[in-house]
Amino acid sequence: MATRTRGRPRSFDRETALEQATRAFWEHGYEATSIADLTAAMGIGAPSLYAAFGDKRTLFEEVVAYYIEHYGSFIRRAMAEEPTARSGVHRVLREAAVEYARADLPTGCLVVSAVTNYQESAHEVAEGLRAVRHGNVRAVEARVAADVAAGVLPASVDAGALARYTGAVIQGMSQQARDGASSAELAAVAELAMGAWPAELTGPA
Amino acid sequence: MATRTRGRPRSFDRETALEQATRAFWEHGYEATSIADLTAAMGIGAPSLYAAFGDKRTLFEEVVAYYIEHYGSFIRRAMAEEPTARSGVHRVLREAAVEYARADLPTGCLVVSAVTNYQESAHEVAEGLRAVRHGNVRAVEARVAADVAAGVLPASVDAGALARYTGAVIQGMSQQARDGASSAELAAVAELAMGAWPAELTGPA
DNA sequence: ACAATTTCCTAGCGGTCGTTACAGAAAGAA
DNA sequence: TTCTTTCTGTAACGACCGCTAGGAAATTGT
Repeated sequence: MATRTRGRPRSFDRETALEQATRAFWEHGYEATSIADLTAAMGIGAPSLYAAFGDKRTLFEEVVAYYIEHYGSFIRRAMAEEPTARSGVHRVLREAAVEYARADLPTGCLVVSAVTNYQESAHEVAEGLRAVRHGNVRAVEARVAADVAAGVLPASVDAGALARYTGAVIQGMSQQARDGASSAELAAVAELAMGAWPAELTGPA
Repeated sequence: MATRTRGRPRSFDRETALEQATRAFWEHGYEATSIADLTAAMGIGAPSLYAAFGDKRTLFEEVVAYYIEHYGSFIRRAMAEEPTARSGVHRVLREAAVEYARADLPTGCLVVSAVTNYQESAHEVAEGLRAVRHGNVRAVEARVAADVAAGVLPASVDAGALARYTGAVIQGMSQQARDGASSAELAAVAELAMGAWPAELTGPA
């Protein structure tokens, strides 16, 4: 590995540049972040950007993957490590309250807010993020349905509605963060939101 | 009134044009709606638009007022007509489920979604909408605090947190609507969301 | 040293942005 | 009619958009 290639070596670290691009898109969204904004944030010229990342849309898709991997991983981890849908979602909301209002990073969630308004040319980019959000809701729905089937949650629970409610709360927390809400305020929202969740059946001892 | 003025009469109805502009901004947001989009939607030329409404930002501010008056009035009405904070918010959420997913209008709420991402030049426009959202949350907070003071809601209720939670749910419902959720799906979210609200104290009858 | 290869910088492409100057058209006032 | 006033359509302004051609610079292979 790391075989030296021929030709002039790249003068910047690709992953560092990707990280800077992620923060730019995260803060201002897809359309409002221009190539000039990106080259300034990444510290490289436009031709270098296009050579290393392709066009703006391709770069953004890579940014989304990078964001999910590096900044959205707490969701996957919480759902994987917690035993039930309820405890998993509870932890996701608690951690989102912290992550969405960190002082050293852009606020809110890139997947939620980066492509809310767009022109026709960005339609497919918007659909991509929509698909990610939809997939997250469906994943929660599957976890809820599994708990219902296992008798952990009452049979009266509507898994789809509960999952969509959870998605709406996360999107709302993201926008509250972008509107300036603190981590403490978001944590209070998260705890309140869990009040809508049905209690788990402790089982027949 | 209706005194005929001198000069060539306007060839379009100002309020109709404002309605069309409202729908354009509602659907695509502030930045993604170009003057060309507006003139096409309004059926007038650019100079007529500028003469009748001022620049893009001024037009948008008038659109926001028009939207609140004509499409956001259900919120004010519900809070004014319902006796308690809880019943008022419950009705707002129920009606929002219908209003945010109407087939004959753009989905979601203009105040929530029209200026989520923006460039520096639109900073003040974004602040304007933020102020509207903040004012709505504060209004709910005041209603909750009043009910706590009147003994309708338990003293343990955090009025600020409950109001912010309600705002987050509305913003989440708006974005769910923009992601394609139906009125029925939003109504289910609304009912679930009310599960987080404390029950009212029926009083020592 | 010299060729081959890859990246970097400058400069500019065509297109769209918000906005406006200008001249012609349509009304009331004299 | 003629003047004044206001609106309308054409056409264009400078600025920025995403993107790229072309040549200089920096490295490896021979």
